[in-house]
Amino acid sequence: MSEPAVSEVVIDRLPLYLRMLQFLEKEGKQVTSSQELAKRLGFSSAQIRKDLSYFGEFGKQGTGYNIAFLQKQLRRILHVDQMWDVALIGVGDLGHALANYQGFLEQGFRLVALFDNAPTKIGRTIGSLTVQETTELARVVRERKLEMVILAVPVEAAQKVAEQLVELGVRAILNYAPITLNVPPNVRVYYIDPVIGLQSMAYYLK
Amino acid sequence: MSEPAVSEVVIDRLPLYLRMLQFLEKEGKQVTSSQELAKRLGFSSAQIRKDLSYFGEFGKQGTGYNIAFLQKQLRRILHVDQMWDVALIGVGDLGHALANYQGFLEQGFRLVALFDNAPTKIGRTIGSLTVQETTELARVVRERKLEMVILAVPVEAAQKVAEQLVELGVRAILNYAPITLNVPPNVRVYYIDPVIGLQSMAYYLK
DNA sequence: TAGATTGTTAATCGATTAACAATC
DNA sequence: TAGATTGTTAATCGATTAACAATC
Repeated sequence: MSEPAVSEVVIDRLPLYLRMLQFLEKEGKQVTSSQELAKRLGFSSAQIRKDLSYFGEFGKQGTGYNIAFLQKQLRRILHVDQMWDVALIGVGDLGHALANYQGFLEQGFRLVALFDNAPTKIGRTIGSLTVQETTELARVVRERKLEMVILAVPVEAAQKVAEQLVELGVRAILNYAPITLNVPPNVRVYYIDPVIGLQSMAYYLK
Repeated sequence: MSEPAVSEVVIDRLPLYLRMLQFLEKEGKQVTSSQELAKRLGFSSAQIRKDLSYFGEFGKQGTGYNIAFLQKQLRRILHVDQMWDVALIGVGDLGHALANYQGFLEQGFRLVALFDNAPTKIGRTIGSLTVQETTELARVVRERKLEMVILAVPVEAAQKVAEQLVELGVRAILNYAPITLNVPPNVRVYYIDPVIGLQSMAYYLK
């Protein structure tokens, strides 16, 4: 019962649907519709129905979607109905903030190891985790079979570390360093760069 | 001499081109080609030439693009050939990291004001800036005519603050809160949410 | 000149939307 | 039943790419 091949733009919207469902649930709603989701998310209702239809029939004509049920389905589809262990590499200001962020755990991701190569940081504790030397990285990734890593190292180090991660079999990198990483196509990279965002918005100003 | 209407997907790639040009320049290169950029960025060379062609003719047949010149053109197109003043709202761990980030200034964005409503944070200094009460927000945004804001407040507060910003005439919001903001279409929002990234990558694992 | 690479056109490919039968 | 909303099809819209004349 494997899922069909669905385009990346569709997959990228599913987490937004999931997040909105959680939001509506907190508002006390039990049922929603493609129209409501569309209005709240700024999409068209047809797009939402079509996106969902790639994976099954989750609604009822006339009434819409049961929020709890659709959440469950989306979690299953996205593989976040399980807990993913994640390593965080680079514990500067940003890494520190990420290490303290509670939102990961609630959404299916557990930070299980922190790494940095600065002697002043190694051994320090953030939350329940102790910062380890990057020389320990290979051992930990292998032992814990980590497949996802958050990269928050300085830009000069990012490509090198990424190569090491690829070597170790890591398959998904959440990259905060402002650089396009060169990795094989079977390794996914999601880029987070505030400057890119500000620059593309600046185009529309003036 | 106003620019033509160009699709958003094109605009979103321009900052990546700019960043890669800076990178190549640091490597000591003076000239590049659509092929080289394509290979490094993972796009097709045709796409890069087409994207640039919406704005002018910046290359030379046979030789390619002068890196310094193309950078200059891209900065002009994106309106980052000037310095944009930006306010940062919310100085928790993440806001603190952003306030200390040097990358903004290098790329055309200057943080000029920090806001938070927690009494323990107000008055504290980060870099050269002092954290102000959010009651000061309206005055500062108006006085300095701020059009761009970075939002790093807790998710519960984000929509309310966004509405205030819209009211004040802010036209671009870099939003770190994990929520789809409801703002008028003339206000741009760029979303940064690590969980969304991890969830969409998780789909491809297993 | 020979080789390389641009800018652009036309074709292809893919994503979005309008519309509606099915049905709750 | 009447009203509402789904799931899906076909049409539309838009983005990407292949190919090549122009030309450095």
